[in-house]
Amino acid sequence: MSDLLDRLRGRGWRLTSQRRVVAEVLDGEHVHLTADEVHARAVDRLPEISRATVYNTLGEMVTLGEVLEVSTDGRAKRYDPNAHHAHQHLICSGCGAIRDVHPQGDPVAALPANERFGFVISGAEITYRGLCPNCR
Amino acid sequence: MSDLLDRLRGRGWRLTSQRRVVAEVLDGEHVHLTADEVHARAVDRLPEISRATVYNTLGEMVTLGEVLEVSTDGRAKRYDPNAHHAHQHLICSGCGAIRDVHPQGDPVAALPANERFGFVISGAEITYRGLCPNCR
DNA sequence: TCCTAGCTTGGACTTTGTCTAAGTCAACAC
DNA sequence: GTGTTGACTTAGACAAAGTCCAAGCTAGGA
Repeated sequence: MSDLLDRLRGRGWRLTSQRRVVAEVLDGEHVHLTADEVHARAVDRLPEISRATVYNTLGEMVTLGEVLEVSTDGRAKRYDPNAHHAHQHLICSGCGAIRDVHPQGDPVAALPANERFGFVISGAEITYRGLCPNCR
Repeated sequence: MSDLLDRLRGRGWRLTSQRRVVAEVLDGEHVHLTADEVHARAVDRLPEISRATVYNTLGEMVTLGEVLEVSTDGRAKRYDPNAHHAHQHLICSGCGAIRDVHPQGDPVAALPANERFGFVISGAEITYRGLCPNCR
């Protein structure tokens, strides 16, 4: 995760212990934590860290494009550190497990000109839903 | 919208004035109102209708498959009465306007077997993002 | 070592949604 | 038309997720 911290520092961030801890918590593959989960894990490492700081830090990482915000169910947003590799999400309707997936083709290309209503399209997010092996 | 009311009645619903008003508010094309917006418009027609009833009625319509729930931004859910025609959504990053769109091809088919992690896929939702003609 | 802009904190506040107990009423039977 | 009953509605309390603010703290440059 030091590359994330290095990138943040390169962008002029002050490298505080709070930000370091949030970045560490978000390290890994198939990580999709809610802000509250990030806070809970951050508290394990730095007991005095506040909720507001976790929200601020996550928001800043999203603004910088280092972390993706994923809204899967209209409840809490989830934060995905895998921002530098294009991917979509597959969610289990039973237990809520989330996997990163890589469909073939470009979804934007599948939208015909006469279905664009004059919009300039910037991207597309796909959420696949199904049942995972444990929930079947 | 009387067909929606007829379908609901056919499912054993008691046809109250509150439910009638919620169904009327949801009538139309490219309708994607939040629960609060539905409530505000329902109050115009039936001043004493409560928030709880609007939430209950929308939830029941979703359960029956007559209305779709759309989570576009992690904030309030939106309710889409166009449940009987498969479609996806195109959202303006500037003003939040939402259009129903119909991309070509089947997104589920674009997900290779080795990217399914043993899940049984039931469907896919695509959210296109861009800027509408007014926001460009 | 000092300074200061930027960061963090706790708590109040907002938004969105759920729950409950008590009262109301649509639809059926007669 | 009237009575009955269980489904429906209501107001308000509550909960979850997130934002905002004033006051204090501190990383990193001078």
